[in-house]
Amino acid sequence: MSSSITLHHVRNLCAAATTSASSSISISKAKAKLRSQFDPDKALKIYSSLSDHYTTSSPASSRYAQDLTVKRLAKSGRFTDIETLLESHKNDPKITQEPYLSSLIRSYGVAGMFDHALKTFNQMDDFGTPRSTISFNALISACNQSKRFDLVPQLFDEIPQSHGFLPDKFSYGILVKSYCESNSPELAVDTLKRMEEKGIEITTVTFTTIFDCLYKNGKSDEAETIWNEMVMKGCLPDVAAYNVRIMHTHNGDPEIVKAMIEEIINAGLKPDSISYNYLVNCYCKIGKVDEAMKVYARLEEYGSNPNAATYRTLVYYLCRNEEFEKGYKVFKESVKFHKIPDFNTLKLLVEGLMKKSKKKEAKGLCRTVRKKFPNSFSWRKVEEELGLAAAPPLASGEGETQEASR
DNA sequence: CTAGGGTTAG
Repeated sequence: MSSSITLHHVRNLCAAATTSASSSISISKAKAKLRSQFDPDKALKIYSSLSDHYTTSSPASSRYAQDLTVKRLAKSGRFTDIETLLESHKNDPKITQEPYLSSLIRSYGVAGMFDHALKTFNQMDDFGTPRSTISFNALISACNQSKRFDLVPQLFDEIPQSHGFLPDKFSYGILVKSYCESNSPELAVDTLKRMEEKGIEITTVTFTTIFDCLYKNGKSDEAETIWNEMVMKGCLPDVAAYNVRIMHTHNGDPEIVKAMIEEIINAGLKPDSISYNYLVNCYCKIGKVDEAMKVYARLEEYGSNPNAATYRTLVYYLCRNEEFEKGYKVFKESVKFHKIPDFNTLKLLVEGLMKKSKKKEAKGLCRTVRKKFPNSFSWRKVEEELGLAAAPPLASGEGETQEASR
């Protein structure tokens, strides 16, 4: 392995971030850990322990792990660390492979660091990396991610022409998205005509981008026109397309959501957790938490899984209903699947449990939550106010050691 | 080997 300065820096960064030596772990394990790890230092540690497997594991997985790590770092404003991490990858021999380099461009986009994305794109000549739509699409996608929507049409006109390749259906999809994001649905619709003229396939994804944008801009009739156009062209809606339609048309009525879920099933597709969450949400909001719980109980039978939002919604409304024991049961399930609700919902639950003298349950909850917010003084305060502060007060790094050992 | 849908309470 190369021992360049930048790699060395990354290693130091990782070492400083951890209390124990990092060990190699599998990519699927790393992904699961990264999803639930909101501490950027720990995310970096997990990611670095997996870098050794970068070559042997699937590129899609490592890209996902890289994006998650970068997202965590970006959220904490650690842009220098992102730069160190991503720049170190430029010493990899794979940098001459366009997909590998493109993943760096994409990651800079995820971090909102468009200037670095562009710099990386321009460095391709130095690295001797061949150019095609792959890196171009990564670049304009990074543009969208960094909210530089105006730049996309400009780059779209300049880059393919000057480098001698043609934009593909993905490039056009990203262009359409940029128009939608700058609230110019009419320019997005115009692009469809342009695509037809050039014989570029208009996919379900592109249609979905547009009618979502039309709905968001209050143009429901036009959105439905685009939906019909999509179907007429034999371009079949998928679950994501249906979910967009559910989102903009349910109007708080669970019966509408149910009907559309039926429609998805009748179309031979399987509704996903997003589809069912609309149903759970609608029931909760009109005060029918028991109906929401019935949907939750049958999710497995439907071939779907609850996600973090499902748990949060259910626990929140069960608490509002003063059904704290049921809330605790749902909370336990959320723990089992590493999808525990947010701070405020947990606070509501633990306070309710104490109000109902369910001290054992309250303590159990605290044990778990301390692991999620190991150094949170606000959670400690919640525990203290309820007389549940079992652990000794946080001394020099003690909380973190405890957390890491579990 | 890329682009689209939600993060839902107050």
